[in-house]
Amino acid sequence: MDGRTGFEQDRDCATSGHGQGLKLEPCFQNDSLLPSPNASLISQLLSHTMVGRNLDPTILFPSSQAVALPHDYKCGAGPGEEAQALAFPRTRAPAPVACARDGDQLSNQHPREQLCDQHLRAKRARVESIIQGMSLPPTPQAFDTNPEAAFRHERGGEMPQKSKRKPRVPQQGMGAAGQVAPTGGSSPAKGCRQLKEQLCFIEQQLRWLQEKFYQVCDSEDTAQTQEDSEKVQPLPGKPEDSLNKDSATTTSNSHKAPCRRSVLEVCGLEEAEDRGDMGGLPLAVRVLSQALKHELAVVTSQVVDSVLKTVWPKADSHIQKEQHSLPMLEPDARREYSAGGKCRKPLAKPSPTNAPGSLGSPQAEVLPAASGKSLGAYAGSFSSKGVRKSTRVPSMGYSLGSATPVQHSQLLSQLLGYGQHSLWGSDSHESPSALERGCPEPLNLHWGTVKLRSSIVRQQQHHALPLSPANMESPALLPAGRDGHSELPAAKDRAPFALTHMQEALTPGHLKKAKLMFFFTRYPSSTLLKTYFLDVQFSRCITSQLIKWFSNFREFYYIQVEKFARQALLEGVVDACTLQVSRDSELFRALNMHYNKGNDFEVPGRFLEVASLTLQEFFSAVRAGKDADPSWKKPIYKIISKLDSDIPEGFKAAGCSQELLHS
DNA sequence: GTGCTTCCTG
DNA sequence: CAGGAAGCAC
Repeated sequence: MDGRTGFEQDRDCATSGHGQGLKLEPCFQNDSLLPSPNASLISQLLSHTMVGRNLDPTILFPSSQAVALPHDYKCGAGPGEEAQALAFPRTRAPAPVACARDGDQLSNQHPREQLCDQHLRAKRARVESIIQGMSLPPTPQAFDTNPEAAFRHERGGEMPQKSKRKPRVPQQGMGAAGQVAPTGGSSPAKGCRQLKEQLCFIEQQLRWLQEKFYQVCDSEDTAQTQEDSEKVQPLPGKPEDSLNKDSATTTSNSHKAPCRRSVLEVCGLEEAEDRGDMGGLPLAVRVLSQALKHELAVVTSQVVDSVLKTVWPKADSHIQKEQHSLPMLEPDARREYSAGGKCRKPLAKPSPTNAPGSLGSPQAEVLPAASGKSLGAYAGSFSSKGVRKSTRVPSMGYSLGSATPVQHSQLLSQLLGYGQHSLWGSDSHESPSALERGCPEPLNLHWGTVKLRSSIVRQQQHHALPLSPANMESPALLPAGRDGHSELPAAKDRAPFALTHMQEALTPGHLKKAKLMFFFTRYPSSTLLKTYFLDVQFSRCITSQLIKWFSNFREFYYIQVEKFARQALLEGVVDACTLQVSRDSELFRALNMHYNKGNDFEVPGRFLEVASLTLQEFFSAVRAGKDADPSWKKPIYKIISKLDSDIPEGFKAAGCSQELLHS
């Protein structure tokens, strides 16, 4: 796993109670040194087998965890106690018993058989605990036992800190949670990698179980000798030491190699048993081994399924189809998605796989965007911000809750086709005028494919004449947007462009208008925006989107200016004042291409001045080495924020957005 | 708490 | 360009 994922997960876990911190999933407050509860279960099981055995519990743990223990580790009190508490938190309580140097007293106080029976019962209980733990769904912490994750977490300071923000308080708890958590960025490849890692981890656990099981067997055989001699085994620093080196001195070493091999195959206890290796074990142990084998096999299968389900929803849906189980999405979930979509502007481009022609399965038709972003992401996002409105029907056809699946498909086909041929895509090579001259073939093809739309739609399509951007932008394009009343199309007939009524969603025209406004103002207030987008029904969502647009504009702007400032520095420019942005300069062309793609708007000279000043400020700051400061841009931002100028009144005109698309 | 902003990511 | 996280100011 890359470090970034872990870091991001850590960050998620470390909110300072602000905003989304409330929705945090389990964020263990115990520190990063602690293995997960699952690891503790294993440790409990394994450490319990050590009662009275005088064996070092460290051998029960993968090397990376055992590293946390000092080499002079001593059971109970002593310098190693702290390390022990950290490495084996869940065994802290039983540790005094398990590690007691005078544990032999137990053997002395009780008959051997009774002690053995207690051990077996305890082991059974622990194995059940393991199985329960492994049966849990692959929640983040469920696989946090990954030794590498634990170790990586210990080295939190080495995590790449790409963030330029203030150093955060070291995050703790989640560890490698991101390895399994169904993050939005999950891809099949990533999911497969996670699955592979988890299988490796399971295999490792099996290996450990096997090792310890046979160690117990060996101990059973040799317990008498060990107890008689009362010799303390040397405490190895690593489990491998105890297993590979120390075992060479034990009496049972000769049996281990074949047994391990068999266990790695299928928990190999049965095979070992058949060979008589376990002949000396009590019946309970054999029963335990059988139960363990069975449960581990089942759990492994469950884990595979659950992981696939988590990281590969499509695969899961196929599995579920095959199994005739419940549909992937509950109706409520669908409504959630639909309502959430309200706040999404109709500019979003569909992923290629969501093209109308590729909508194969019913699920895909109903939820075309689900493949791009998980449903959970939508639901969580919108519900957490409280902007979800289930009753209001948005204008741009995103309210699909009341439509039939066929209607969903039709409306989405419209939206998808609309988005695909949006003029404002960054990779679009078509100028508005090119679109205006005639109907681009793709558009015609698209509209031709949408044949099953309602009569309302057909009527509107009929009146939506040249498929010009203005028509595309008009709410008339998406008739079902309102509430499907029959008088609506008639109204549209009279006023095809519907300039007079408020739109509930931002359109490409609004986006272009905002971009042009950026030439005048870089930091518009929400109040100002409301006065210049009079044809928009403002809501918190709309406002946020507009503000976000300008934030994105600024981001691009500053990145470009900084790039050219650094370039000028490299080119040997000495005097910052010589840096002037003209209409011929590369910087201007880059900016103009972004905000005024069709070059159909004359950029105000004031913007050139602002850009020049910005360039000079960046140049001076970089030259002075201020960019070493994480917040070195803030002073520049402050300067530029004061250079906003008035926006021409023409931008307030109703229909301005539409007209801009014609220009 | 909310709004606005930057930073980061996809 | 959108979404989210986080910081900051009110």
